[in-house]
Amino acid sequence: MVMARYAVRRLRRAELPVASAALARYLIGKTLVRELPKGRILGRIVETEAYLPNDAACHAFGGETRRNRSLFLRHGHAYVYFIYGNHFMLNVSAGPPRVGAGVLFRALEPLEGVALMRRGRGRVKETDLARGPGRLAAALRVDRELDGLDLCAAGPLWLGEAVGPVGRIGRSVRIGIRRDAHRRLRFYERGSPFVSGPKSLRS
DNA sequence: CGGCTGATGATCT
DNA sequence: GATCATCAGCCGG
Repeated sequence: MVMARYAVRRLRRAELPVASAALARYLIGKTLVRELPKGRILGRIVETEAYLPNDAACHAFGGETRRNRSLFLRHGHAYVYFIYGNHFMLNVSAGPPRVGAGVLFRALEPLEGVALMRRGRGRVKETDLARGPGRLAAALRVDRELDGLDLCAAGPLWLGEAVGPVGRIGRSVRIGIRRDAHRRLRFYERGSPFVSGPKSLRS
């Protein structure tokens, strides 16, 4: 089977909302493109979470450290960290320079390079390939080497325009956090089978 | 489906 | 030593 190759234009930084909640919502339906020696992976963003300045759940809360410094870059840069001894999380920085905020990529709808996304992983349903932030990073082969990368520039990972129509966007509390857990800063495409979380947070 | 649990390591106190 | 923006595997209904 011949996989269609999408002609996707890279998003310019000036197109991205600066504030993290607005950015998180804006990114639903947009695309992430991963360029690897073996080929290209392209996925449609279906779930994000915003982390704000003065948000106790944000890694930047409490100031800049070696780990979180990418969150303080101008909006549009990758922030990658390792957690639970197993998983990388991919974020994009939000806010102006020196303000620590970001958006977590939680789920993708695989559009291109599906075989590449599967490599080195067991039997995984296509709907589960990038469903959840850990699986998303695994599917895109994201690790700390990409931390600090400009996602608005040509390179190994960048943000692309939307492919096809965007469904209705839902909003909910964030998943898996304890601090400031009541804030409704998670955004997702309603009804998509590629969205993570309990069923009650997918409709 | 939902609920539970162990794995596993970087970071910070 | 505790915490952690998770996941796969297992169990019961």
